[in-house]
Amino acid sequence: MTVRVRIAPSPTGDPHVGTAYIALFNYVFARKNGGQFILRIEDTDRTRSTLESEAAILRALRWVGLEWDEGPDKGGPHGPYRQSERAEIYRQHAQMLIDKGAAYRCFCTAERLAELRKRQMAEKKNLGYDGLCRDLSREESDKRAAAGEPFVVRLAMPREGDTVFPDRLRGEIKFANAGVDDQVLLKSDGFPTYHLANVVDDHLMGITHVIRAEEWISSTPKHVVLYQAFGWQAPEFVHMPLLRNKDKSKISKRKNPVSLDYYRDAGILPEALRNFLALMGWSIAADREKFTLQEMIEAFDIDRVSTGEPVFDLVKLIDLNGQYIREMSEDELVERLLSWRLSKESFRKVMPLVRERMKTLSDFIALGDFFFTGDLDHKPFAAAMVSKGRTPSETGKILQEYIEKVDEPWKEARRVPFEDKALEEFSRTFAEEKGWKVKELFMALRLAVTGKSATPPLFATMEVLGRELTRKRVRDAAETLKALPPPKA
RNA sequence: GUCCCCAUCGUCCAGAGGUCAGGACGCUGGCCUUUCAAGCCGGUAACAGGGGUUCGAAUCCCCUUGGGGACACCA
Repeated sequence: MTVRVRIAPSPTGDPHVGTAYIALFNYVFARKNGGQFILRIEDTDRTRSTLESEAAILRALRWVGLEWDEGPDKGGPHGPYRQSERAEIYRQHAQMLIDKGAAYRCFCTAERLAELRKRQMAEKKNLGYDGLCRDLSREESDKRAAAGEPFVVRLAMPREGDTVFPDRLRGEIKFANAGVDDQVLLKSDGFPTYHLANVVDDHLMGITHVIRAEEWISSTPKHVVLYQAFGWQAPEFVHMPLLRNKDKSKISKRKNPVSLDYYRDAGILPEALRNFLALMGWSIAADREKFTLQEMIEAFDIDRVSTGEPVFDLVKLIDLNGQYIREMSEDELVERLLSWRLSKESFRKVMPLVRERMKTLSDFIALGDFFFTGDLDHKPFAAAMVSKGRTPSETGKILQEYIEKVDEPWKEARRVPFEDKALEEFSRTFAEEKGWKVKELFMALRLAVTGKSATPPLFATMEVLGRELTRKRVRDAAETLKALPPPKA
């Protein structure tokens, strides 16, 4: 049987470094074994999935150099590769499960479930569905469904016994069935949840090895029970360790730049990022850490992946990146710089912003240097970000809140578009809501983003700089401010 | 809280019963150098604790502790 693996991102946000991490190991495993690497888009959450996000993920995965053999944009023998286009398949499979008695319709309202949950919390009981609709007769269930009453389909999890499955890296993992919830498989909008879609697709697409993050271990028994109910052979499971923040918690936007676009914009080379990601759980040799993708494929052994809890450390990534830069040819470096941000297109974007302030051509660089740098060191001018009457810590707090809000749903349930006018409108409203003078907030922001107090118009600048670099700079500024001693009274 | 996973320098990774516990980043001392990097040489620093098993445990087993993840009509 030929090895087939997949990466199955959900297009609900920025292309995540964790996606690249898991994709890398899947890719290498496939190549090592002469198998296929499939890209499948898990967009069954219709309220959060967007095409923009999907496109960004595809672009970013290609940027790190992990090309897939089958996927939504290039097709393949097992398509479609976008789950939203496979809704009918899942519906049929849910029906099969109902017919086999392995799943049942649940007519409980959101209100009842909320109340149930509240009661369980109050009584400190285990959370989970109480199985009310599980005992409905088939006749009644059919009748209510036919009458148009909304329902979901739930997995009828066995109530006794254990579900045991082998994990390639961890050995046998055992769960008592009694502790596993009757998971929703098909939502009331007719779309499947991850659990159903993932099992059905992995089977239909001939996936032999599921290499995914550790966070999925606790829902694996549900998947195993589904494979059994369908009478299918389950794939082999390989749960990779989770990337961590410095404090060992699961890597997150709040504590780490998590978007692949950040790394690209900050000047990290894709081969260095790949290499670094590979180091998170695998090594080519005891005394060696720099290697190419090809070398990794040749030497890779999935059983030698470590199960520790790797902390994603920017400092080491940057060092590795420097090694790559120093070792490439001069011509190659020039090409890289040109295709990075020293391009005609990016000069074209920056130029209108600095042109009015230019008196000589050489002013271009002096006036716009911050468009071409990565992170900023805010310490030297941190005090300047603090307006009269404000404290460093409250300035830090407002900046942090600001940059977090920029990423949250705003108008039309979308986050603030990273575009001049939208940013300005949002920012003015934000300042007003927080009781800050526009001037106070904008100057703090200006210094945070550019490191200067005299710059081109702020929001146009942010637009050109881009969301990722801007977010990191504002966040770093906030950190610096918070670490500042309070002003003497 | 319940269930599950994990545990070697501050961080990443070596170590597959017998090693002075190794490499890298960081930090640090020195050399080189007009400076800063880079480079080179050196230093710092770890087997969480307790029980077993064994002639012998970082390596195997158990317990404790610690950390993490999951407990949605999100993935």
